[in-house]
Amino acid sequence: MAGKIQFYLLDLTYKIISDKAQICIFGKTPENERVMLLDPEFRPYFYVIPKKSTSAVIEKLKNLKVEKRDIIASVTSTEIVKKRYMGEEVEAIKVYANLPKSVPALANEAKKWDIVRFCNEYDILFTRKYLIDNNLVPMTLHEADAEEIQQGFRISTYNISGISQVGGDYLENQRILAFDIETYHPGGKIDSAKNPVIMISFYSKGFRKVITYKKFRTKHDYIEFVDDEPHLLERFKEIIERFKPDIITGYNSDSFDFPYLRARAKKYRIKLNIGIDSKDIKFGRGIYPSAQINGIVHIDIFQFIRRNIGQSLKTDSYKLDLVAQEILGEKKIDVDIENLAESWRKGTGLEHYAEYNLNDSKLVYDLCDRFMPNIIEFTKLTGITAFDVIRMGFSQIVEAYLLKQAPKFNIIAPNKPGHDEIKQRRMATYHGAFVYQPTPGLYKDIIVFDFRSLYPTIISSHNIGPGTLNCSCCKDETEFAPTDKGKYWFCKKRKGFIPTIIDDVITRRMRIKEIIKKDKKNKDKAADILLDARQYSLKIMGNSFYGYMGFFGARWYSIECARSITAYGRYYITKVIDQAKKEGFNVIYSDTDSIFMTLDRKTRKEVETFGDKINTELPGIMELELEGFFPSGIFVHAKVGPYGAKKKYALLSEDGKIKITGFETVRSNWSDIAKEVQEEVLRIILKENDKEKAFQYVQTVIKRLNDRKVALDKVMMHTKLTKEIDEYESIGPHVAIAKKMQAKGIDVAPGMIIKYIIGKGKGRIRDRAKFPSECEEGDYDPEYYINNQVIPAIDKIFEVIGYSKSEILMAEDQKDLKSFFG
DNA sequence: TACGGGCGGGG
DNA sequence: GTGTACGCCCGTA
Repeated sequence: MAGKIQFYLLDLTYKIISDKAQICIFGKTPENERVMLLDPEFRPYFYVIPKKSTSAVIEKLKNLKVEKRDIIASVTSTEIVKKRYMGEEVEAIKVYANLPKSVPALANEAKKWDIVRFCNEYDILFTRKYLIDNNLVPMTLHEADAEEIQQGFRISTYNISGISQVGGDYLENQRILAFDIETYHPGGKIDSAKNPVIMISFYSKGFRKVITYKKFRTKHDYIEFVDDEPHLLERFKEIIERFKPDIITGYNSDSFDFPYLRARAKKYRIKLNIGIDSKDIKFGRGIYPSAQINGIVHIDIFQFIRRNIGQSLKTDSYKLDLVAQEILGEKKIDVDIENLAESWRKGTGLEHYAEYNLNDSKLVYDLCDRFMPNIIEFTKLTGITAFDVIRMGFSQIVEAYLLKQAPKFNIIAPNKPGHDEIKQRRMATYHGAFVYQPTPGLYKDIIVFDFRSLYPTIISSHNIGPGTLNCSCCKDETEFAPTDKGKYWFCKKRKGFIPTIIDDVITRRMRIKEIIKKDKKNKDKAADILLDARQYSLKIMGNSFYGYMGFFGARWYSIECARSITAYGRYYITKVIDQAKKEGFNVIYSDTDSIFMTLDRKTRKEVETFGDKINTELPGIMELELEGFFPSGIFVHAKVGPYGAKKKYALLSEDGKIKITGFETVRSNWSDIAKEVQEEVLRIILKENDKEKAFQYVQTVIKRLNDRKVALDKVMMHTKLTKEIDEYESIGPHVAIAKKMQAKGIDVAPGMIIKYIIGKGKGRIRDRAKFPSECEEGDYDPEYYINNQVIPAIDKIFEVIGYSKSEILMAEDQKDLKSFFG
């Protein structure tokens, strides 16, 4: 039956059917039917820009054949096109290839020819090209001519042609299914080869379920018992198949839940074929693993939060507990996960773990639900799938957006840099942001101002981009960017590609913010959330262009542009600082786009008036914003690097929270004593405003360490083994301990956390690492814990309130002397 | 100083 | 899958 079909485009891939690539779209109709759509018309291609003779290049291309593994790459046809490339008009050849895989093979060959100037767009994925060229937007409604076919898949399949987006309707009320697994992990060992999955929970709107296979009495009707682990896995599949989610979500499910389930399923020869086309889960390899399911969008919400939301969060750890607390105001259920293995063995207390397991899924569901508008906005902006967009960093998101926009400007995209190019780019440095060094110390009543979107507004108003840089038509212009290195100017006659794009991003965001302001009266909450997500996505996008142009991996890389942007930034911020000083404000610190001043005898009203005055003087859309008031803060000397100084300060906000910026975070593999001291020192200094007390506190800790009165628990180090002992080339302290354990006949394996204590003695740390059970209380090296743990955690703080590292250490000696003589 | 290794999230 | 990749810090050699 031929006719039109409408569907929301969730995801896509391609299949090779009778030696031809066919785009395969997974969609959902407005009637909630899941469908698969095959588009055989789209052909793989790339561009060749000839040096002189186009026809000569075409002749040579026609005969080009390259053998690559199992295929023979060949050119099927060519087409001459007029395009723009890096601000220049060019005549290019659009080269069509027999298969997607052929494209890089052919391009790499043609690149070597003398008569060829450039080869481009051979490294943009086939499916992504399809989305770009057809102007499609995942998660939104599309229409195509369709004919149903029998393909043997378990869902309705159609051959389609003439696909196009229909309006901006996006998939609302998505069926989101959150899940979470619990595993057996004796001794804290995560080992998917040995230890079973023991519980799986699901959560969605109106749906709760925990499956496990050790029976216990329970009041909860959502708990379901199966016979054993294989049945647990089968039930896991069954629930997903029955629920028919559009989106499946987990927390770190790319790296933990799905890989773990895969390992367990493999053991029992169970296929995890939960794709709507009955295909197995696809596991992406590499530094960031991923799990992809055909037709179900897998959102690892941890990935999205870490990459795209992280910057705006106060927490610097992305543990589910902390993230949920900050975003949802909810905590995880308090259980000791270390005891789960024992509970499981004994079969006691499992109901509580089931509640915990379900609650984790609920938190994950709520997080996914909360960020769905943002995710959808990012997909709409970039036109890439939700699966991809949540796994991308900012620069990749910017690039995706530029790649989508480029054809509309008839632009051929620059290539990704190769290894040598990256090496060179990494070496290039440039002068970063302006930093007004604070006088180290404690301050009261701090006011913080910052420029809203400083760099984007600079890019827009000065027309900065690789395509407008040092154009020949404006050679005689006198306005140069205020850089201290190189002479750069930007075209005054023609608006560039990147400035046009960023202008669009900024004005769209301003329009949305205006609507939000007006809507405040209507109190349409749902609409507000969407609008807010939209403006946030645009903000993130806009702010990322500068970093993108300075990023070594960028296609539209331009260090000259990055240099010019920071130069203008320095120019504007110093202007504001001068103005503030003129008005009698005490400026204590400034970095990039923010200015810190103290209130002193001024009133808050005067502060606001100052902000307003500056804003009337700023050009165009540039704006200075009052970030807030802070009762106290401590500032640390900042080291100036190529990208500007790092912010290093801790502020006490009006609601009593301490916000730490830029201090070396005390990491989880540090001892508790170091963490404890850092927190306490900041608390005393900021809340009690008592430097001496903080100093004395550290003295007490050092003394307690020296007197060996600190509990072993607090000096315990823990490091995870990540591979087999024999595979280690260099022997760190944890490896040394693991070797000793092995010698004692204790089973050690990757994933195990090795606990050790640094004992007294000379020589390498690793030779002094001790097995905790060998140690009695006080059996540790005070020197190591003072010098390598406590001092590094707090020396930066004390440095700025007037105590040097040696003073902290000396004082203890003197006291000893005093007590000795006294 | 260069380089190998661990961490992050998950249990 | 038009693949092969993060950024930072610590300790050892």
